[in-house]
Amino acid sequence: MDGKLKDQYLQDQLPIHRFISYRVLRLHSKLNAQAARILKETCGLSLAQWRVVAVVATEDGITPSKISRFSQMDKGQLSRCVKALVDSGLMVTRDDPADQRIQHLSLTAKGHEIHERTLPRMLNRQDRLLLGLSDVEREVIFSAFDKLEVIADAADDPADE
Amino acid sequence: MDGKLKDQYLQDQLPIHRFISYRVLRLHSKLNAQAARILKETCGLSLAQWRVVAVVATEDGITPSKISRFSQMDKGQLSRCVKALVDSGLMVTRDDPADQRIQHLSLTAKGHEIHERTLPRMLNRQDRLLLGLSDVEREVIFSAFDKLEVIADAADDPADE
DNA sequence: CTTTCATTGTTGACGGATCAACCGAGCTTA
DNA sequence: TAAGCTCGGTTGATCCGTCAACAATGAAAG
Repeated sequence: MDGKLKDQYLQDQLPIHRFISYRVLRLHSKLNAQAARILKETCGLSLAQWRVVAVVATEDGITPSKISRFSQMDKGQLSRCVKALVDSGLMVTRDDPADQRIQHLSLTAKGHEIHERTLPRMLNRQDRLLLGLSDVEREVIFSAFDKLEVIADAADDPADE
Repeated sequence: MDGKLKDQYLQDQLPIHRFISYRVLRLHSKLNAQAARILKETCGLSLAQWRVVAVVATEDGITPSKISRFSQMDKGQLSRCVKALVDSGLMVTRDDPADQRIQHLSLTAKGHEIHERTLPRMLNRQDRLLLGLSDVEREVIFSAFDKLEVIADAADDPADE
């Protein structure tokens, strides 16, 4: 008789609730919102900007194209991230002596400071997420992600069998 | 010595690769792109529009607010989806006799036709995703999603301990 | 040397998601 | 009935991610 409760049953029974891509979408938007909340409080960076900072912090001198290649971030998005980070004084670009197309990225002192201040909170969050899972879930989830990514990248077979 | 290969090692070793939210982001964008590809070929709907069609097909007469409540879709996004679907003749709205705020949604004949044409391809895709996983992975992944969603919704503890 | 092609990074355009302000309708309480 | 509240839905602003076009540079092939 309760409307809200009935909606809950509905949620569990609707076929959509077992759709992987729907569940991934929901999880993604929640994780995203949580990370954005933390970053806003801590350093004011967007999630994409934070990822660039984190990568450059562990691989000093890396180039945007390498970041784009292994992290599958969009070139354009990356370019804008770098621009914003340089403008706010967290990052500097250094030209390559041998190839004028290439930029090498490094954090400034301010960039390192912000990275070191922010990383613990992000690791803490990561730990909370992982500790919330059982051992099996923690083991399995990454391999499942790998497999799903491969399938999602594969061509969609046009025939229905 | 090979640049591409070295990038691959880099990908696996960087800490970011084990970050859950990063992996969910990547998986999400791939699943999204795949679904958008299929929908574009099949019926020209956006993913959000397709979800609304799928829900209304199984729950005729459902209202936007109910959809929003259980699927956690944004009210505004839903309103625009419904408008687009009505404009293209796939859906009709029916007023509630007792409460003039409420709209009940139903598919038109054309809407049902498109739903029945599209659903098999989407289910096929879903099957391919699930069959790519091992039994354990398939069992575990949904419970892991549930737990992660709860943690992501929880307040972020401000203290670093 | 010159032509052609691949790579690096920048930019503009577009669609999608999110947030907040808002309106109209119903309910509640005095 | 009037005041204040909640609820359903619409709209606009803004941000983010994606895609395509482009300029500049370098490498390869003739």
